[in-house]
Amino acid sequence: MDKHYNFQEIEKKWQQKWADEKIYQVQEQTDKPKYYVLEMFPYPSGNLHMGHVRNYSIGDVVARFKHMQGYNVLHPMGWDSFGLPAENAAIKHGVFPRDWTLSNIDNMRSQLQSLGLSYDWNREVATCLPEYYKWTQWLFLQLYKHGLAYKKHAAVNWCPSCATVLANEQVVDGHCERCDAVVEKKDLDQWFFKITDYAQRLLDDLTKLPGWPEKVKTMQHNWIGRSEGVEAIFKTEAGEDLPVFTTRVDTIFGVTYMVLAPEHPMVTKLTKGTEYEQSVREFIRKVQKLSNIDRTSGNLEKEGMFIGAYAINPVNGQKVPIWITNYVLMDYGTGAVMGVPSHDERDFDFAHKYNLPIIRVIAQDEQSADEPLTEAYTEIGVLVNSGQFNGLTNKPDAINAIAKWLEEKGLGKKVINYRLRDWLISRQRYWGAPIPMVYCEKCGMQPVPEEDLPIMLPTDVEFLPFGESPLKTSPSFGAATCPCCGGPATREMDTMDTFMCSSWYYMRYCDAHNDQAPWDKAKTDYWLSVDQYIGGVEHAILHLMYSRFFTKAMYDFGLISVEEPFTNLLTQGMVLKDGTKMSKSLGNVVSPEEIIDKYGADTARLFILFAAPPERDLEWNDSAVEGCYRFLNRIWKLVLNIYDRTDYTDSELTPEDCDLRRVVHMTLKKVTADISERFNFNTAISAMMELVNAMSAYKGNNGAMLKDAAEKLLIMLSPFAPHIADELWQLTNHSNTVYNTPWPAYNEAFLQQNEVEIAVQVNGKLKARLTIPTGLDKAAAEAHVRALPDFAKWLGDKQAVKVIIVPDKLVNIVVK
RNA sequence: GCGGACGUGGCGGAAUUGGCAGACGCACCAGACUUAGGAUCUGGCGAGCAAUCGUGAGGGUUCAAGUCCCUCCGUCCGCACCA
Repeated sequence: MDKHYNFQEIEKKWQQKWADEKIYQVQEQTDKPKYYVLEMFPYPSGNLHMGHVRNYSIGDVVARFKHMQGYNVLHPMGWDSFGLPAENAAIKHGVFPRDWTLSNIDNMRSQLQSLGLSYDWNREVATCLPEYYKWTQWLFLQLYKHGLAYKKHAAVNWCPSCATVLANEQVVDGHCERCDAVVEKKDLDQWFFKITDYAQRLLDDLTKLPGWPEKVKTMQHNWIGRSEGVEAIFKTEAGEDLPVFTTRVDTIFGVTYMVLAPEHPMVTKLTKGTEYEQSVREFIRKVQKLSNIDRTSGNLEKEGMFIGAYAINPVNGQKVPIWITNYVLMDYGTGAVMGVPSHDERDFDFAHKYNLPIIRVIAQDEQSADEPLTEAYTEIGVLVNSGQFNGLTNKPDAINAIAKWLEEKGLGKKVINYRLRDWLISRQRYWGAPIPMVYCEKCGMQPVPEEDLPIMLPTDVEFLPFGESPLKTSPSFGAATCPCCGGPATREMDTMDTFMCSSWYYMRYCDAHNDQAPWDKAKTDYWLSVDQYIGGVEHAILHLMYSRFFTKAMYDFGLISVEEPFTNLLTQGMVLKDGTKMSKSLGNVVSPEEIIDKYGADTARLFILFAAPPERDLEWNDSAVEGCYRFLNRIWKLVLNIYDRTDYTDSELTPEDCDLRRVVHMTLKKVTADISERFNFNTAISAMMELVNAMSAYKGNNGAMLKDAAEKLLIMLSPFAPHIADELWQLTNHSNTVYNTPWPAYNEAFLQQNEVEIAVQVNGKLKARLTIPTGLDKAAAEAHVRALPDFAKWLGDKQAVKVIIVPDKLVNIVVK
């Protein structure tokens, strides 16, 4: 027998065996509770990084543990495999996106397999394959049929250097994420999903997610940005409606000007043919130029100009000048804002700069109505200079009263605004799922019939660095037949945002090879929701919000039976080196392959789980990795020695035997709790280290006791380091794999000790430690302490006025 | 500016319900074994000669505070003219 811990051989052997015996494949089973563990699937960049290793190691511990606890565990893996990098590789190196992507997948799959993860590879999906994107397109059609997908003209982010459209999330502070060029706006016809229809439900249902981190829920809450207010209809002098949205309708008598977003359609209308036309046009051009970076940055100097027109205030008929500014956004509210300098800080600054009048309409009391303001008054107060509403408390009385009055007169209404915008899903790219729509000259826009799916990506395309979708270079793709009249039609040339593909993959895993439907409802009914989802916090809003929206829409269509996709969410921290994120440019990247080659997957997994709790950032440390390697080597030798020894004399249990047994069961208790209740794998591992220390230090001679300890150690170790656990399991005369061994329960009776060490304190300061029999009552414990030789010394000339006793923990003498 | 998280030895971290601060590991030191040690094993390891002092700083509550309350400082993250 080779007694050396040859991890390379062992890991290869067991990975092969697990795959051959298909031990990780699962079916629906009614006699067991199900448990769905999912880690966010990766983009197949070609190489695994430490962040992946961390993500998947965490998931694997949970999956293996739950399986051993008797759950029917679904633990799948796949590839988020559409996306821009494949297209860039095509432009740069002339490789076809599909070939590039599939070879990356092959490479990353074998890297993942070298980690020994318990995936059911039979359910593997790749979003870029027609078997998958057929159903992405089918789901698009369902959304379209239910009125949740629509097309409109919109301004999108355009990177002139990459010559392509960028998703919002690829724009960082107004710059292109990849090349750092300043992103421009470009007007294009775009497809949107009406996620705003679900704004309220997405917000409300956050309260139904106690298993999500508060941080993520707060971020989504802010992103949705619910705001209750009033839409008040101002009018132009010509009598046209000019509605504004305000949360402060109580200040409407203080309006001294109105501001429009430069893009507001009324601006050109109101200035056409006037002396202002030219200068307004220049102002708009200037604002739009810096709109991307500065307009949303917060430090922007407020600028504006009068456009020569006036608006009529609905509450008092007053005529106020209309301005345009760089700080009003077209896509929030109505793109028009009432200016109340007396009670809004921004308006106050603006009015100051341009000498606009300031009228106070809220004051601490009615007597101070005309006190001059040196800054905007934003506190609670009573209304003044507000006609019939004078004297009302502004919030909520005046707001309600004025809203009601406006509503009765048909001059406004209460509305709820959301910051959340509809989800722009079209991309002028090749490597995505084609949007299944055609355009007929006679019948207009038509959805592709479901039986014609998938609309396949053509291969006769050219990848040129010009920005137009490569799909447009395909001679075969564009021509289609109108499903309505049978006449000639052209295809939609845009593809879908890859976030669409990742919004439903967790449903597809339930029935990955179904070619009749995206999934069989009976199967999603069995598996969904995902019980534990694990991934990076960078998806806190985008992917996680889109998936929630998708789940709700699918629920409404009757396709699934759950309204939330992920019951519990764990957001793992980053893997750092030298205090910063690993990156090629900093040269501080540690490659998983390198570590696996040098120490093995078990060591890599163990280190990454031991170095920090999962939610926190983790600092990579080469010598701490060696420490984990040493730990596995110690176990290797310890366990084999236990089984090699022949000099055992199994007799009555000695106190030493009981001590060891106690440590075993304490460890079992702690490891079980740390995995299932807290996901604190670091403390679970340190508990196992303590057990190994105790086993090494054990001087007794009870073979049964030691073998039981070794057995339980291997079981507990197996979710963390499955290869070495299985190898030792086999070498110690066990059949099968630890994976199919039930997780043992600890025995409460074995945790009992005869004696405990308690703390002896005087006024809360530790004076001594004392060993006494367990379970002593308070009086007896106190007697032990009073009998201590130093007791009189601690008291000095003072009196013991009180004794606090925490049984089996401490005795605290309060002296005065 | 607003919101959130965090701050503990030389380092990563532990202390789960207010009850012995520093578990476990790394690094370091000493010893054993050894031709050798960057292997392995054993022991030590917050500061201080000590009494004592020690969880970012200051205050408070309590018999008792890393943990609860108040004020402040620092680091990180998210949002940032949202009317």
